[in-house]
Formats: sequence, C-alpha cells, structure tokens
Amino acid sequence: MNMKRLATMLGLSQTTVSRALNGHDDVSVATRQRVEEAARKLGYRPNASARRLATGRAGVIGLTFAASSDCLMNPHFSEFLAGLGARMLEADMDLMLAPVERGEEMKAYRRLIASRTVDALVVSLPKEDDERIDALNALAMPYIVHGRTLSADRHAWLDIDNMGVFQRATRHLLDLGHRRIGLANGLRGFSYAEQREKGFRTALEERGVQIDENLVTNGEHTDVSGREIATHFLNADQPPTAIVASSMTMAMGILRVARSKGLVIGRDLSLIAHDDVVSYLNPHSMLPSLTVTRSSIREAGHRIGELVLELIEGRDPTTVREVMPAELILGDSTGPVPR
Amino acid sequence: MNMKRLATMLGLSQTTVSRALNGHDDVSVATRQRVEEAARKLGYRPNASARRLATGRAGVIGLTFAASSDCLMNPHFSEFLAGLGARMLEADMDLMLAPVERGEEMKAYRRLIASRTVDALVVSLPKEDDERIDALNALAMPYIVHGRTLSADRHAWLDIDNMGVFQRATRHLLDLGHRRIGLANGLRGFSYAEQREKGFRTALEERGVQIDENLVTNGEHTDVSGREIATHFLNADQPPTAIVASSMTMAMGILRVARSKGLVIGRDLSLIAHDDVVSYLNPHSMLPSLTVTRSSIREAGHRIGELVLELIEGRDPTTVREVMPAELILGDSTGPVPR
DNA sequence: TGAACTATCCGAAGCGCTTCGGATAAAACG
DNA sequence: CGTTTTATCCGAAGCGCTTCGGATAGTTCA
Repeated sequence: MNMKRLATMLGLSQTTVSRALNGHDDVSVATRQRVEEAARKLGYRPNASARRLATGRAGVIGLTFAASSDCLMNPHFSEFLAGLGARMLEADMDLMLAPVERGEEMKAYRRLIASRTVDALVVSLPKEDDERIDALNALAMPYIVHGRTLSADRHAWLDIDNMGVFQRATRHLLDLGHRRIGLANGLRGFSYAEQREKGFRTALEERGVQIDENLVTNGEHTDVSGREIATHFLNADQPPTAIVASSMTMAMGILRVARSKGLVIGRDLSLIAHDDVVSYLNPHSMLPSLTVTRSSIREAGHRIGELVLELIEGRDPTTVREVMPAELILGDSTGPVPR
Repeated sequence: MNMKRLATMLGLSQTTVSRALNGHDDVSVATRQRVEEAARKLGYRPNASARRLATGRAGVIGLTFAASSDCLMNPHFSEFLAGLGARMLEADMDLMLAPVERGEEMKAYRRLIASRTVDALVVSLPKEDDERIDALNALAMPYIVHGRTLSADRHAWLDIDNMGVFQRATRHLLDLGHRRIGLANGLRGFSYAEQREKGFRTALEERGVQIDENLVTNGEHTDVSGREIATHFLNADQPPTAIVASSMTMAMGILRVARSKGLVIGRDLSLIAHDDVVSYLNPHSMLPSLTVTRSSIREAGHRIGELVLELIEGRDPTTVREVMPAELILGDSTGPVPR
C-alpha cells in the first residue's frame, strides 16, 4: 500500500493526501479526516526511505558503540540508551547504533553522515582533547557530546560536574579526619576521569595534604580492576584509610578485598563510590550501604535526547551546555579515620 | 556530491558509475578503477535513502529495547548487542534500535516493517507462547528469535539448551548428596525461565527427590532479587543446602546474604549460577570462584547476526534452529552436602 | 457587479539511486 | 567478407514521497 494507490482509491491527488497526512493547512477538515481514516484502515505507512529522500530528514539519530570488548562503558551504556530511547520514542524517532572498532568512531560517523542516514549524532566518552570535535565541526552535522572536552565552547554538551563532585567526596573524607586517601579512577585520558582526578587533587591541596602518587590509580570500571587496585592499596606500607572509587563495580571489588583482609568498611576503611544509578547495582543493597556521589545516567540520556532534538531544529550548538546535578549521599561506608 | 555530478565529472553515464561502484561485470576494469578512485577522492557516498528506495533493501536490521526500566535484560543486552553488532559491522549493515514500552514490541515492529526501515528483525526474550510469532508470521518480514517458543517449528531461532543445562547443574548437586535444592529462577513466563525450571524439576524427579515448591522461586536478574530469595530460603525451617541461580547478579545477592549469615559457600551452602559471560561479572573473581553453567551471550549475538543475514538472503526460516553450547564449569562454590 | 481574496485541490518536477532494454564498436566466426 | 558474439556503455523509467506553482470555485469587498 503506497500513497499513490491510497490517493486513487480516495479519488484525490497524491499531493492532497500527502498534505492531509502531514498536517498542512490547505486541506479541508473533511478531506483530512477522510484521508486519515482511510490510511488507518488500510494500514498505510509512508515509506521511510522515500520520505527521507524527498525531505532530506532521516528521523534517526546515530550513536556508535564499541563492538569489540568494551568493559568500561558496558554497564552504563544500556542505561543511557534507555533514557535516550525514551525521549526519542516520544518524538517518534529512531536510534541507529553503529558498531565500531574502538577508536574508529569517526569512520562510522562519516559513514552515517555521508549516507545521510541520521539527523544528528550523540558522541559518548569524550577525551579531554578529543579529535572527533574538529572532525565533526568540519562536517556540518548536529551533534552533542555526553561529557565535555577541554574545548567545550566549540561543541554542544551535557555533563555532570565530575570535578566538583569528586572534590566534595574527598572533602567529606578529609572532614572525617582521613589524610591518606586513595583514588580508584576510571581509565586515563577520558575527560570524566581527568576531571575526577582534578577534583580529588584540588580537595587535598586546598587542605594542604601532601598527595601520595601511589594512591592515585586508574583502571577499568570492573570489579576485577577494583580488586587489583584495592590489593595494591591495602598491601602498601602505609595503606590508605579511605578510598574514592569511580564506579559501583570497582567499589564491589574493593569491598571484597577489604572484607577478605578482615577490614570493617566504615570503620577500618572508608569508601565512597560514584553511582550512575544502574538499576541492578544498588548501593543500598550493599553491606554496608555505600556512601555515593550519585547522578542518574539514564536521566542524562533523556535530557540529551531533548537537546539533540533542539539541535536538529537549528539551535546554536554553542548555547547547549548543561551540567546535570550530582549529589553526595551518605551511607554507612564512611566514618571517622581510625586512630 | 552525488552520483550525477560524479558521473558528469568523469564523462560517464550515471548507469556506468552505478554499475562500476556496485561491482557489476559489464564495465571495464579500467573505468571501474577510474570511478572508484574518483569516488574515494571526492568522498562520494551513495545516499542511503535513495539506494533503499531504489533497491527496496534497507541495510538495517531492527530490534526493540524497553525504554522503560528493564532490569531483567539490561546487563545482558549490551553484551548481546556487541556480538550482533560485530557481525553487522562486517556485513556493512546497521542496527536500528526501536525503543518501546514493555509489551508493546509489536507496535515497533509494525512501524519498522511498514515504513520499510529494516530488512529483518531480531526478537528477544520470547515467552513460551509468544503472541509476536503469529503476528510476525503474518507480516512477511524475516526475523529470528533469540531463544525459542513452544512453537519453535514456526520460526527461526537460536537458543541455548536451558533445560539441559539446568538439569545438568541440578544433577551435579544431587551427585554431591544434596536433596534440598533451591531454584532462584528468572521471571515466570519467559521461555528461558520455564525451560530452566523444567530442567531443574526433571533432574529431581529422575532421582525420585520430592520437590518442595517453596524452593522454586522467580525474580528479576538483580542482586536485590537474589538477596530476597536467599533470605526467604535461608530463613525457612528447612533451608536448602544448595541453590541454582539463573544469573550472576542474583548469585551475588545470594552470596552476600549467605555470608552475612556466616555460611561458608561450598561447604555450608552450595551455589551454581548461570553465567552469560558478561565481561564485568566474572565468576573467577568471586570468592569463592563460582561453579557456573556458561554460555556466552555475546557469541550468541554474533551467530544471530550471521543467521539473520542468511534469512535476508532467502534462507527458509524453519530450517534455522540452532542450539549454542553451554557448559558446566566447576568452581569452589559447590561441595558435598553438609552432614 | 466586477475585482480581489480565500479555501481547496492538483500537475508535475524532483530527491538520488538502480536497472531494464537497448546501442555501439570491436572481436570472433563461418 | 558478412554475420554473430562479446565487451562496454548509455537513456530513460521508476522507487514513493514532498512541494512549488498554479488552477478552480466559492466569498468578500468596494
């Protein structure tokens, strides 16, 4: 069933049918209803390719995902997607997922853009100095970055205040008297991790606490990585009395190692983790309940959907700069420094 | 840059350019090279919509994902996607993710089909008697089910032997002398969960062990759910001496509760979990290392990609029936029944 | 009452690609 | 040497939609 047939069946021109279905105002109410009813009854759906070809709009936004192993973002990816997808659903748009090899994102972006498959892109996991920005800016395709680069004034972005939130977390530990604090951060290079480290360092510096570089570590957001780091920390000559972790999965690994060493969390060792609010990793279900810095990655996805729609409508990308709130929520995993 | 311009620049007809680029054999090697070179140099990419309109093929396969909260499949979803995506990448095809409200999948399928956005669909999480099968069979669109329904002869599918593998796991526990065995299964209704329960029951029945219905439970694949079930089990008058769990996340919850009750896993309580090989949930990194039934959901995704391509090529769907291997891997979480 | 609007509708071109059915010239054949 | 083949190439139609620029008839206005 295509528009031509529908039109002849109705005794109307294709033009009128098209305009009726698309809500133009030069068609009478009566005919519009007649057309809409017939379309529904006959199950008519415009051919997406034809419409795209004619309008130049795709009704699709694109994002890449690493088809090869992708430990880092996996647990967060689907949460983000769920939020983004919810918003796209409301707007009757689709998500195109382009699988890519790590670091080959631009290839996929170019393909999606050149083949006019998408109306906009969502760029994930930016580095501080991400080469994608320049490349995309040269390409005349709206895009928004989840996170931000050092040249955030040159692209649309939505982020959380990674630096601020880790600074707050570290300060909290300092307030409790801790002086030897370890950082179990995400992988080096990614903007969020660099910002978090900066927050961590700033908090220590502003209190005049000497930073032990052995206590500043990076790893994947996995429990394995958390265990490695915790082992490294706790076997040191002067183990830290508190740890700030970049993800719940890392925190789980840390908890396990601490427990196996007979340490009581919240007394012998304090722990704060960042919680992206992944539904199946609940800090309250941990023992003890974790003190976390929390910001819902799903909500971020939803909001990014909103913004990307505005970008498609022509909003100036450089005006799109949003910081999602992140809060420090106290649990039982932090306590005063043991004497 | 479009094909017309490219053709005139080369002094060729559009036809020849098209045929050269698409590898037809009625164009000389010399011209083909000339065309390919020019296309590369000028960054020409065929407009996807136009090609789709002309060929009727979309170069896209579609799948739905629940935009609302979706605890059950979240952790497995991106793994599956990664496998599927890897295969699609090789074939230069894209994935269209249609966000849907739970249970509204058919709406999305119809939209994707009617608008000719996709060449095939991947159906996830089937129920035993899934209404999508009949609906899709009426729709003349190739699709493959990840899992299978009770009428598996009416659709293409790829699955693991859920029944067999849970039967094996249960038998193993019986061999170790356990008689009170609990099942922490996934949500009722889903085919995989029903099959697993069937395997569990069959193993017990074939040894003449009376089944205590209080020990047959269902829940989401989360650690919270695992904790609830474990609490329920271990507070009972006659707690089970062994548990079979449907996912690693559930197992984590169970471990935690057992530990908090002072039970030593592998001695006081045996535990087997199903492991979909999600990269950030590694049974070896657990303490103790878990005995698991293992089958990589990522590989399943990859294989499904392969099969869906064959379906698009016209392979008879009823000949597509594959069982992925699943193995029982012994760890330290299972041991002889305590006397 | 004739001119100027207004409300509705339509013809036809065009989006960028593929492909059917030739056309042309060179090569092979008897 | 005339006729088939073969190797290359091309014109034009068509995929299903949108939209520009009218066309028609009914209304309104001076």
